[in-house]
Amino acid sequence: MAKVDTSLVAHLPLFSGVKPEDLDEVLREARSVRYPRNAAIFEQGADAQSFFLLLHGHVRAAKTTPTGEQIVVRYVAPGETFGLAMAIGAAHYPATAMAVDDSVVLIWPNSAWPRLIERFPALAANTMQTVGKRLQESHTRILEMSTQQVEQRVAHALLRLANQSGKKLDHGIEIDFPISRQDIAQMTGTTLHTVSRILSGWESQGLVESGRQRIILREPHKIVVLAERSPDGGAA
Amino acid sequence: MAKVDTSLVAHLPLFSGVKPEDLDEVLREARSVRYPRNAAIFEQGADAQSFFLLLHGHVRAAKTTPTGEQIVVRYVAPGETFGLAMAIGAAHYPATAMAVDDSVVLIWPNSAWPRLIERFPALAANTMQTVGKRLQESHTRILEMSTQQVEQRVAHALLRLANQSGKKLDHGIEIDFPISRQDIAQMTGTTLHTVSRILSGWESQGLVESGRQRIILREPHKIVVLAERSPDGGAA
DNA sequence: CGGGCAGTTTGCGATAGCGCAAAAAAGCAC
DNA sequence: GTGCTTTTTTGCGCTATCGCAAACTGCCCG
Repeated sequence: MAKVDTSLVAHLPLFSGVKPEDLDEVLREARSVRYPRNAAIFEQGADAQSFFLLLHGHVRAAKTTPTGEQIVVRYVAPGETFGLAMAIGAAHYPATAMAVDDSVVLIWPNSAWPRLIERFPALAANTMQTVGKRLQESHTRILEMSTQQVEQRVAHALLRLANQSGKKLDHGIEIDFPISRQDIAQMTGTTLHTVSRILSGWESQGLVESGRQRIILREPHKIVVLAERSPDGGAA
Repeated sequence: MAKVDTSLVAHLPLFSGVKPEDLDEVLREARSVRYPRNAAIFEQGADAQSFFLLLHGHVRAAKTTPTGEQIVVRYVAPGETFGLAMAIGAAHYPATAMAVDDSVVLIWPNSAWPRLIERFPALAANTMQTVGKRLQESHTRILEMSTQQVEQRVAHALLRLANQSGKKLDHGIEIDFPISRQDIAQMTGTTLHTVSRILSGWESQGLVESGRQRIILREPHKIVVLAERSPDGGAA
């Protein structure tokens, strides 16, 4: 088990309010594990035995229906926690987590949680905020799915990804991990065909440049306009 | 400010782990307020100054888009908390709460929260579980909106309402508060017209009996079948 | 270097559900 | 009871989006 440099994680929201000199005490209980691209970290329905903090890479959390359809719950960016089943009182993971890129993850056993939050109450408070924020994001997503058309939802999804995991380029923003049309469809509640058509359209207008599991927003500002325009509005 | 009988709330999930004899100390900080039907309790975007526990009645939490469209986030049943903006670190209420029935609500000032959770850590843990459960429900809702057709989503919504706030009848279950077609549309991401058509259809098959803001599930079991059947399946 | 596979594009017909409009019904106020 | 408001019902055309099928492309593997 490699030792993790406290200075690398001290600034994370999870540890805000924890004194840097105490951080080692928290990290000591975790182990660091590397997952290669496409490796499963945990499966939906499995006993929740650990909780996680992503250090490097990107992780996709997805939920599967009994009939096998999937939705992407979210993409986890470095510095974010995931698999918090223990904290929210779930005995099993409600989703599947998989590394979409080579990733490094800190893993705590659930058994460490009660002790940690007793010793560092800020951890509990920070986690509460995180979960609360995710709840609000979920509600926003439901609102969008209820009131917007597919093109707007795709625009929003890409903008969020760009915001969370965008790599700035000379001209545009590239989403910094492999993501397919299918993935975007599963984030927005549509089909990969429809996503492909939309991106093709945007590409021919120069708004994006994209290829196999790769998307660059060339005109983020114009995509913002797309995302916000009302169902009928605009294109005369 | 009327005194609240501790025995009435002692069994609520919120207070699990709090000793009954300590409960009075928690309740002392709250005031009890009655809201008549259709009264607003708080508005989306307003400064979050309090958090709430519903004692009697029913409350509708709804989110509004900039363009005025609404979705119902959830219906609050007696014994449930709502308006937890403080706990999740939000400065403003992310939704509007309104009494759909004459309701009685316990109200704590946000300023009491830090003290309460310090004194009774179980409150924080219970709230975390509650928020976590709501997050999971949100994800389930997103999954349904992504993968199911409207009729199935309406079936699921009604079954949940029946489960949460159903009054058992000789033959069937009645949803125990006024709810319109529009409300159901806003819970399922469709239009009141479509909901009306669906309920009309069900009514003619004897599955439900409904009227103005009133729905009785006459054949809950058959509605379960509807909710679960695959898009194509069944009706020959 | 030649498959072969996973991911993408595109055409085309089908349709679920929307949106508008108008009428019917159910409460409620006076 | 009468009139008014709110909610519900229903008809009808429209279209955004799906679903299937097929072709295309860039890549990884051997």
